[in-house]
Amino acid sequence: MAEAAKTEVVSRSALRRQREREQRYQTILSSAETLFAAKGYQGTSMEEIADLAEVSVGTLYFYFKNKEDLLVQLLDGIGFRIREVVGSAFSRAEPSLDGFTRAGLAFFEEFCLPHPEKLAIVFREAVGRGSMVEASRKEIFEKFIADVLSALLRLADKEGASYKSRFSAEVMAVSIVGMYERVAYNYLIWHDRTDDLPEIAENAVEFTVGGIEKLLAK
Amino acid sequence: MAEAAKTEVVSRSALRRQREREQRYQTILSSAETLFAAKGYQGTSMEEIADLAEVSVGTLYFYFKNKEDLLVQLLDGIGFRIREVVGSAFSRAEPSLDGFTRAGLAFFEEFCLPHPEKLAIVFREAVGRGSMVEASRKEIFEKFIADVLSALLRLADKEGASYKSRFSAEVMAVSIVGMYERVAYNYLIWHDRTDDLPEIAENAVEFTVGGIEKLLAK
Amino acid sequence: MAEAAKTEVVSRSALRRQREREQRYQTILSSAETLFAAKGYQGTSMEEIADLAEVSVGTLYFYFKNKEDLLVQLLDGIGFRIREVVGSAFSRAEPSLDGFTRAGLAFFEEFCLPHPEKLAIVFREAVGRGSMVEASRKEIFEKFIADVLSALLRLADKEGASYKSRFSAEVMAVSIVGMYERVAYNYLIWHDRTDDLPEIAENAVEFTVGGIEKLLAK
Amino acid sequence: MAEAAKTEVVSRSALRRQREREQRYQTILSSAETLFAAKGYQGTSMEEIADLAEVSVGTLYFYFKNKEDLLVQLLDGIGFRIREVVGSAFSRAEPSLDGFTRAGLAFFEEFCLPHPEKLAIVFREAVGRGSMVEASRKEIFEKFIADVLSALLRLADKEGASYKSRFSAEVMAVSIVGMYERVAYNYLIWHDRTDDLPEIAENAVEFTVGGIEKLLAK
DNA sequence: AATGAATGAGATTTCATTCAT
DNA sequence: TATGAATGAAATCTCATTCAT
Repeated sequence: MAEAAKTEVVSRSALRRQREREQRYQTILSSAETLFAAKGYQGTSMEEIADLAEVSVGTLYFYFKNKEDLLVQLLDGIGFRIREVVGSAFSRAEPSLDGFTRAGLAFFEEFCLPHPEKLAIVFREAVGRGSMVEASRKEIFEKFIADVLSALLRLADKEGASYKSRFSAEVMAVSIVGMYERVAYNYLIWHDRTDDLPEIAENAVEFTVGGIEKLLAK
Repeated sequence: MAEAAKTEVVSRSALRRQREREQRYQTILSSAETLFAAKGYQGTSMEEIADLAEVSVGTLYFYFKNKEDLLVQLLDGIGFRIREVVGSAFSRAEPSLDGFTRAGLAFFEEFCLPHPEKLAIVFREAVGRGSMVEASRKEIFEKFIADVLSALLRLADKEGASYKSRFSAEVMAVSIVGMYERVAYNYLIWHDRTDDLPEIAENAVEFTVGGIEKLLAK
Repeated sequence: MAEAAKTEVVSRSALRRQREREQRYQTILSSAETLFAAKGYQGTSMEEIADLAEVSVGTLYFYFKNKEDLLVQLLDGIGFRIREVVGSAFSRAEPSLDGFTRAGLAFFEEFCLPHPEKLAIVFREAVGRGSMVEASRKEIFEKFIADVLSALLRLADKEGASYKSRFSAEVMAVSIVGMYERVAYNYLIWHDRTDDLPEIAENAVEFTVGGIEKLLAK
Repeated sequence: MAEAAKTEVVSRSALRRQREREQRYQTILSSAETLFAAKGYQGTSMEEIADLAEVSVGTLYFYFKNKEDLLVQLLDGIGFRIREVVGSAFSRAEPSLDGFTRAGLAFFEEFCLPHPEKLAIVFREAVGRGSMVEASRKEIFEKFIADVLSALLRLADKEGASYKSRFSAEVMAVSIVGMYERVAYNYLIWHDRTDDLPEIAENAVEFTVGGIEKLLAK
């Protein structure tokens, strides 16, 4: 019984530690996100991140291998988020142009609009930072593209149609992702047209749909 | 007569100097381009650029204010090149969907295919490098977008049609540029699919045309 | 009890750290002083200072913002020292010409003679080095002058006399400081007349006294 | 006759060249003076001097061995000027305290007031710049001191008196120069009290006279 | 686990000086 | 004589990373 009690206590404090650890990890990541988006990856020093997260520099290196690793993990988190919000919208969407439309709008309204810093990280700060980061960034794009691609394939399947050329579907997926990326960057990072975004998104998505119809050989 | 001869000589040597200056400027720029594309902007030191250009480090600073300025000038040159090759294709194109197609193909085949390093500079190395660079990069995009936009407007004009919403044309221009950007990056930088590029380009362009038709309200 | 012991240990090591920090700070300052006096401010590189202080260059920048800051802090320390030795002699002196004499001699014998490097720093190395340094140097002079001035005023007060013109006292204070400065510089830096200094100082001080009497309108 | 004429011509153009050379030399010196006083010796680049003098950098090195030499020559010119204006006033003065007074006032009113830049050069910019410059600066002071000293000796001689100690005269000369230096620097460089200078000078000079009387053992 | 002082390699930049024309 | 492009040594400073406590 005494044993059990002790175990209980140990395990309770172990749990608390575990929780604190996870929390600290998140605090650091979110501090880094804020600073990277505001002052740039290069422009942010490890010390600044530590300060904002209210930990010491040494602690940063307990949770992350190095600065690049911090960015990679940040990126992975953002990639997860994109899929959660958008990718799933694509994959869950009933295979129809309507489903496509809804998924596209979700990207703009549910991801870009509430998270402009994440946008800045993936599309600006993580670009051109060495191989690890580029690999992680590439993976985000590839998964996004794969989600769109699979939606396109299911769409054709359901319509009993096929695409004009062997590359059509893939190229379309890549194109759609590129479109979304630049539209978001242009209207949220370069020009703050937050208010117009819904209408802008609609146009972008409809443009997409037009392209798909064009390459769908019934 | 002796005077004239002397003047002649002076002017001749002055001309040669002028020529050498221009040449050296270009040599430095092209060395920087090569290295930035291969090893990244940060990964390339001024000394390496000097070595490749076969000049001293000091000379670099005689021609360029600092490293950032070197990148900005490089970027400006590339921007000029894009407009020359592509922008003009858009603006010269007869205002028709066919003209659009040809201009789009020109981007892929006449700019991206022969200049993958320039692609890497604009779309990767120049991203997230401080305000001067970002401004220059933004300008390249804005001009590209403006060229596409004006082509879209002339097209509608000629067809006697208009676009569905007040933002349609602009959003389409931004979308098209984003599409082209990522398609090129994906198939030339991330995956070397040089051989497939013509077919890929055709699909991308046709997708574009479909989108335009969709938003063109006759 | 274990807790208390632990706290004890922590606090003890914290104290030691604090002490080491202060010590290192002083070591760096004194290394810089030695080198600046011997080889000049410009002639001394940060690396040389680091070597002499047996720390790394990075450590220099941990303790001082930059090279100028190092000089400024050095200067501040010297200024403090001058006041300690001399300024206080002036202000503590009974308000009499005799007190003046003793304070003047203290400057030469207790500050200049034992610290020729400090002399070289304030009167040679810190001259003409940008605004921060000049400001710090100016402050040293102003305080020195203020000390002399206040002594002069107290002297007149006690004697029930006043000075000939509204500027007399201030100009005398400035003059005295200038005299002392150049006499010290001339006989310790330019010509090593260490042995004659006591006699030299006496003459200088008596000259001062003559000047004061002259401007004192009883 | 033709020979003579030719010689004539040659010699005339040689004279003109000589004149132009001298003029250019002065232009460069005066440009350097302006810039050194305004931006500091270190803060001024050879290129800036060349620009202001409207010659090329190469030309600078035709007239001066190097940057230090430029400062040394500048200094020599200023030293010459000081003696011309002040030194001579001391040496020409009838050997009397009145002569002393007039010479002292001349320093402030005829040298310092009209040439604050020269003041800044000798007393600030030329301080702590390596051995050549220090030697030149030392020479200026030594000559100034020597002039004052000889006036002091003639004064005692005429009065049939002597100075209290073997060092008195020399120390007084050094003191006087130091006083004048700091008074000028304080009231013209640190605080602009141009308007009060005459009154300030009078006080300083009278202070001097008091000191001399004190050490003069009749 | 956490701390933060210390490290030191490395990069950019400056600028006095040279020299071919 | 004059020019000004080219040089390159030298110096400052940054900051990611380490490690003793």
